[in-house]
Amino acid sequence: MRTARPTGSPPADANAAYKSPPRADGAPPGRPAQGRELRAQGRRTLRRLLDAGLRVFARRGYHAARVDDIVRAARTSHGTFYLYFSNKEDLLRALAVDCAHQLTDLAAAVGPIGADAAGRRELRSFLDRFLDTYRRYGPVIRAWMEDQVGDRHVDRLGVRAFTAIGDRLALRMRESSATPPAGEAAAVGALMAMLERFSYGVASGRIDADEPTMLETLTTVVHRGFFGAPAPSIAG
Amino acid sequence: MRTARPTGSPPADANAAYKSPPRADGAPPGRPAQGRELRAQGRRTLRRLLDAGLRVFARRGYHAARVDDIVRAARTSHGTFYLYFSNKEDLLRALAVDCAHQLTDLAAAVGPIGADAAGRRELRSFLDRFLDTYRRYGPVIRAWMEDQVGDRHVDRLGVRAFTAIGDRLALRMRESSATPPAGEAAAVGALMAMLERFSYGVASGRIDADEPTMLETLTTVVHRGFFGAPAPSIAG
Amino acid sequence: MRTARPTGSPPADANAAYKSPPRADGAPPGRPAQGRELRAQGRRTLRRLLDAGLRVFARRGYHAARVDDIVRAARTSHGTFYLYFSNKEDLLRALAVDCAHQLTDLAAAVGPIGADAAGRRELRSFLDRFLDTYRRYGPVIRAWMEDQVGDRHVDRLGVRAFTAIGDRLALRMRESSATPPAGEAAAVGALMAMLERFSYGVASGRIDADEPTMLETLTTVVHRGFFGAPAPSIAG
Amino acid sequence: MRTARPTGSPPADANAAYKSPPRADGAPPGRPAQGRELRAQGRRTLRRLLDAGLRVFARRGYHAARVDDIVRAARTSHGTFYLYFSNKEDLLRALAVDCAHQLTDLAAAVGPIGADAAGRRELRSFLDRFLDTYRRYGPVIRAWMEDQVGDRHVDRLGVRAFTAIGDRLALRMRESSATPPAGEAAAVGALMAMLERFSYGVASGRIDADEPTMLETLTTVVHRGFFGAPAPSIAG
DNA sequence: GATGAATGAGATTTCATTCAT
DNA sequence: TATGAATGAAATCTCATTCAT
Repeated sequence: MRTARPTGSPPADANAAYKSPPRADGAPPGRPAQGRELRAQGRRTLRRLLDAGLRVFARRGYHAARVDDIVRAARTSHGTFYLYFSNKEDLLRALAVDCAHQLTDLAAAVGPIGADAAGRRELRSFLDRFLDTYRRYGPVIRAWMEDQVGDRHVDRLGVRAFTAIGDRLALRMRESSATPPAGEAAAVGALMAMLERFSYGVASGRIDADEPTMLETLTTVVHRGFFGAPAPSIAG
Repeated sequence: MRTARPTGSPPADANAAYKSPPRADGAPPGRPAQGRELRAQGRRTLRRLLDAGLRVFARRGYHAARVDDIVRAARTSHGTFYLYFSNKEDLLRALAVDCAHQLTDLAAAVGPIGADAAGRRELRSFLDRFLDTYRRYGPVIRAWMEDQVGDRHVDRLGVRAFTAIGDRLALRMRESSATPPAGEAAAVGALMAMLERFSYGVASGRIDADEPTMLETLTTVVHRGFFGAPAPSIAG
Repeated sequence: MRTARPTGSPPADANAAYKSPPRADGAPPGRPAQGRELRAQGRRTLRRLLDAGLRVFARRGYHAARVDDIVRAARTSHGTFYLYFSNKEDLLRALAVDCAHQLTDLAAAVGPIGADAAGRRELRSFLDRFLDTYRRYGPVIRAWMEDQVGDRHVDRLGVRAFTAIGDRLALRMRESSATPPAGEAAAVGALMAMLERFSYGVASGRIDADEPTMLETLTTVVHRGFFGAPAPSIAG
Repeated sequence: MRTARPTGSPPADANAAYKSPPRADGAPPGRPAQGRELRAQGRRTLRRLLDAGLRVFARRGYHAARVDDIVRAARTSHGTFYLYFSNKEDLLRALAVDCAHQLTDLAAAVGPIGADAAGRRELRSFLDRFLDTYRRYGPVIRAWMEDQVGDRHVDRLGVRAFTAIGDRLALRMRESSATPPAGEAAAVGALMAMLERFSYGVASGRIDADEPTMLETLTTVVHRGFFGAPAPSIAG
């Protein structure tokens, strides 16, 4: 159940937090891999390449990853790569589409997050799933967040996915009445920033704590910071 | 009179005749600003290059930045660049040293952050200064956080600087008793993650909100999430 | 209920949050012919490059030779060169391996060189073969002798090959009892010096005499100087 | 006392052994340093540069030596270097002139070298002085012998100096009647080759033996090989 | 479908030489 | 005289992409 919003600032602006940075270019899109009907072998190769891409992007970052690395990781050849993708960015695009789906689904599934224990559970579940998604698609999300994407189309996918999540969280925050509406965009920005980079820290091994503790802590902090959960008793 | 020697194994130093000559190479090519005492003109050029580096890194990101871009931005020549730095990484190192200083100083200046209004002021002041530092040294901090740094030395500078801040904030959090000690590492990680990425969002224009609102919101969120500031009354 | 902790020294792993991520880089760029299984075409190109290298090194000398020259001589592209060798030195290394083999074989084949006519024949045959080897691998031998090699591994190959020949000749000299043992190292040094530089002179066209005369003369001089062959009768 | 030459082959060809290799270029000569009258300070700087050149050329070889190395070794600046020499080759030229003088003087001083003890003494004395000259001017001689000189003028200086010595030694060999006239050019070539490279070996530390032994051995070998000194008695 | 080989545009780096003070 | 600073031509090296089999 959603309570009426006290003030009237337009929620349409909430996603301003995830807009792409001012850019000025325009890369041409790719060519192959589109209309091709793949047989079993082809599908296997495609999968190998996608997985390899994810692994190599994770290790080196999208920009620094060389097609050669990917091809080697997939145990195939340069020629084959360009049979499936028109270029490196095209591979990123394919991964980005998957990732965007996941994130959009995730967004849609976020239920109300009240200041109480039930809200906490909902939040925790969301964070857990976000972390899982990051563990797989981290490199793509990083590419979006670190602004490594040249292609407009790919970039837009990211903006849209993050807007979906951001809008949803904004809605939940609004319901919890914890943040003044004026700061909504900033709050959403801060929350998404923490989510993304914290996940990166965890996925990359920079932040190492045992999984449950880490998740508990994150949940607590977010719950208190953004959703009005009460601070520990002063005696605490 | 010489007696004939049996044709046995060759004397150990017969081959002394063909040993490689003793090398005495000296410094390998690439001798940057270190030993050189700079005069006014040199200092000016050095500064131009450092500033240009910061600007170009900010615009393109460290990895994608070309020495050529930097040189053009500094209105000097390729040759000149290599007179002051042995390569792009060396320039980053120079900037990193400065940045590390700033951050370390910043860390030292963080006073106690209680859950009350005084604590909030202290926190806000810290965040404000952090944002300022980020506005200048963002590219360096990004390079650290996005793990774009190959050089061990530079990397370590970053780790140290962030450890300094993180430790200090951990101390302040402990004083405020808001987070359970078990989750301290994770909490610090989350806080730093948010700080860095939020600052990036602001500095890059991804997050746009007017400065005061943005700062207020960030302060509120952090104060509540990490330092035990009370949630707004349910009446909101 | 949590008791307040005194604000003491920070726990040892608070900074665990900021450690650099574990790197797993793999092979640095520059992966030449080693691991690659070459097919017919590849082997042909490799051969073309090796031959071109030998030719260009011969013409210009190792140090002054440009990769560009070699590539042009092999009628291929820059990129292709670096597909087979990681740099000029790597090409030299490949040639050096071949050359070292030749020289070692040559060394092993040197039979006893007495002061008599049979010894002279043996010596002449050795010199002839050495000259032949020099005609092909001269540039490599020069690079060794003129100390143009930076790479330790390549250098060692040369030292070893020359030691092999030097030791063998030392043995033959000892058998002939023509030189006092104390001077053996110096004698071997002198002989190798003459061999190498004379061959260079011949191969480069600096010394021009018809082949048989030249070989006869060299044989005579070495036979008398190092292996006890009698001087011409005073009537000469 | 010189005996009449038995056969009639033209001595004019003897120097064919030291001709420059077939070349096809034409470098422009230098500019400054010619007409300048130097005061005490200038003379000192000039000397420092010449000495530094010799040292650096010795360490790195002429080709690989950078003006920067020389300038640093001379504790002066780039600007100053070009005040005294029009370019690197010009410095080599200056050194070459000195060296050529030394060698020409040395050549003129070579007395008759018979097969007897007196001849041996003369030979030894010559070799000793040659080695001394090499110790100082080795880099220049190397540059000549290793064909590193681009400038025609400098090259010619070397050819002339070596021809002087070669011709003189040819004359002494002819007197000793040890080598058949047909092989004279080759013999001279071989002798000069050995001299030069052996000296390089000694000066560079490749050949290390104590000075007297080394000199004795070299003398013996040359005396026997080129000047008809008798081999050791067969009983030897 | 798949592959090894080849390419060349573009980035980095070096260094002899010139310039301004 | 002397110098630090600057330059740019030339060399090295990388890597996404295309080609031929």
